[in-house]
Amino acid sequence: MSAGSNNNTETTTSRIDDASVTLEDVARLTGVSTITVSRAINYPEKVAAKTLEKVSRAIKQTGYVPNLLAGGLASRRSRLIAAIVPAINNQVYAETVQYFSNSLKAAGYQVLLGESGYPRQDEHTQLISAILGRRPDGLLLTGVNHSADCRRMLLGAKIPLVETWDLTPTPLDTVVGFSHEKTGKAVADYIISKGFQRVGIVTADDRRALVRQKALLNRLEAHGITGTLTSTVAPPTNLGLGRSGLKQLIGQGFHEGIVVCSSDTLANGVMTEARARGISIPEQIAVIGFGDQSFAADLYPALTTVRIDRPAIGKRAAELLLARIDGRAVEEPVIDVGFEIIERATS
Amino acid sequence: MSAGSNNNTETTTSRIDDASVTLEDVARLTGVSTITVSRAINYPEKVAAKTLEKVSRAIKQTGYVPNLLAGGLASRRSRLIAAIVPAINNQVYAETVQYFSNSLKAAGYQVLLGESGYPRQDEHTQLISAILGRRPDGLLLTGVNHSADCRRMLLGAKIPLVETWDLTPTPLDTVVGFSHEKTGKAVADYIISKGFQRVGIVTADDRRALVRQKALLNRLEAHGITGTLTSTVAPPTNLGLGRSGLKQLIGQGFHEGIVVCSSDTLANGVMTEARARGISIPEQIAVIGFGDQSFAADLYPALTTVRIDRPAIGKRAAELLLARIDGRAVEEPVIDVGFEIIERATS
DNA sequence: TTGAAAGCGTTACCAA
DNA sequence: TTGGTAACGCTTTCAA
Repeated sequence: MSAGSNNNTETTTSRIDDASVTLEDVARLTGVSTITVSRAINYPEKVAAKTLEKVSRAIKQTGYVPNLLAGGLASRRSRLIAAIVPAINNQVYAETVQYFSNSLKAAGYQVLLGESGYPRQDEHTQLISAILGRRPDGLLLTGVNHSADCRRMLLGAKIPLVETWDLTPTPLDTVVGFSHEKTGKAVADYIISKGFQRVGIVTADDRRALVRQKALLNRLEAHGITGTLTSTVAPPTNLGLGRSGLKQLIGQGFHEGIVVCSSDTLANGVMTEARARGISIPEQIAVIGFGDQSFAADLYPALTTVRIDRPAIGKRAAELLLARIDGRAVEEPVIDVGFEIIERATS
Repeated sequence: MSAGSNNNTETTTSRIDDASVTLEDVARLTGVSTITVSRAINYPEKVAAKTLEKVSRAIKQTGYVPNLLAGGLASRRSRLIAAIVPAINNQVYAETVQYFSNSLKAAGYQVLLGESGYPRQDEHTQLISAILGRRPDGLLLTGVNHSADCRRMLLGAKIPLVETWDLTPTPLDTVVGFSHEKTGKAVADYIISKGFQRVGIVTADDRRALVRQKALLNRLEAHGITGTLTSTVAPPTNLGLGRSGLKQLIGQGFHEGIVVCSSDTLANGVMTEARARGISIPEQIAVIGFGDQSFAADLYPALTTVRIDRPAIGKRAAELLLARIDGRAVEEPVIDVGFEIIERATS
């Protein structure tokens, strides 16, 4: 191995500074039983002050680190909560996880992160299996669309579940998110109210993004706005894809109006391309993004966007899970955090 | 609980679709011993084809998911590798973790992520303790500076360690990174070679960033370039901090030359502010970033930067750990992945 | 307030 | 190729 040799000589004497210090070692050193040490750690209020102090000293002296594998096995509580997101790399999900993680840390839980990528199905059964093997006490999912196999596995685990970033009347367990269809319609209404006649779309080929764009198109057409051009790009999105998206729209004849993007990243790419071409924003081409990513406004003050309350999603998902784990009643298993169109100088 | 009731009725009959399917259930259903099922899963080549098939069927039928907590406890191998980074949110670390994680997935390991934030010491003992409690088979650290307490704990765990994003001749175990001092000097040489006379610095108040800027300043002064102005901002950095950084430099009298930034994010902020003020880039003010973040070049083609090979850091860190875990000899425990100055139209 | 004994679900070790 | 038995390090349950 590394970092020191690992020879377990069979000395039963104090193994100070040894890697495999156990509860028993601490107990022996303290002169109490193992269960007392366990209590001192997990329920200090149930142990006499004097004992507690002696135990603490022994723990410090030996450098004891409780084995959570053993603890989890014995108690059937791993104190681990898993989160499956499409990409850690994606600012938007990273932030949700961060709030989620912080809310759980306070309650003594660690988060095990799983990356699903952007596959056809929203998760891989293999990933779910690997995660469930760790026996998490709860699980956060991104999206509400799961294959039959995945549903079966998730339900079979019999642990609290929370689906996020979308909404459904029939969640696996609980859900906290918003309606993608509603955001699509709201963006359409915004466009109509501003009097735009020509609309372009640059969207990621992502299930939820496509739902938004479809709702947008339907409503636009219902209001007589037709001929909307669309450029679809493969996730994960980046600025370059936004630039090429606008290029493509322009190639198709788009030269004025408003461009709707499925993420602020794409929107920034579109604006960068527009600027490079000397197109004035928002006068000639206005742009509306999605997500309200932190960097977006600093870069292009003229970017209107759909704000999603990521802290709320993370925090409320954590709350739901914790309530379920503690066996507390959950008043409402379906939480709509809504959204908000943030208008910035689209004149 | 949720997602189905959890009443363990004491029927010893097949518990198909029950949450707590164990190796024993599968064994009973197959008509073999538990250890045979265990082998079928972990060492399929050591089991007769017929047995294997029967076991597979039983596993499928019961929806058995191996309990990795129990497995880890018994085998003393958790198949978990931990990574401690300052912030998941930071593109640069997220990417490193992604490559690290993918390299390990192939070997059957999962990554447990820990966020240290940007504290005085590079990690918290509490975080390390929580992580070591899961008994990871290896651990990735960001940076090489650890408090005495942290060093003690890390070494005490007696597991393979890899420090990253920096270099030291005396690693805790292994290290893969680059010299921040050298990058500082290299940037100074670049500036000198380009003939810049006035230099501004916008840097995060981060240990490694400060090492770079100090090396930069020393070399600049050694070459007669003095009066360098510095604006220091608190991490995590964002575009807004970059903008205010340039504002501050300008307030101090900086109006032409080159601005050195401790991250591409800051650099983009500086360039955005410059553009907003009608300052031409790179003619009036050139900018040099750090990290070579993917979005940087798309946004401002004129941004010169220091490229850090994040895939290499992630992959090689994974390789080192896997070698150590397997007991393979590691030819060189100190890996310098170097860096490269990417010049983009700084004329 | 403390302790003894019996697991938790798996794998290591040694036999057959 | 398969199995019995004894851990792994902790917590639960019941008793004192």
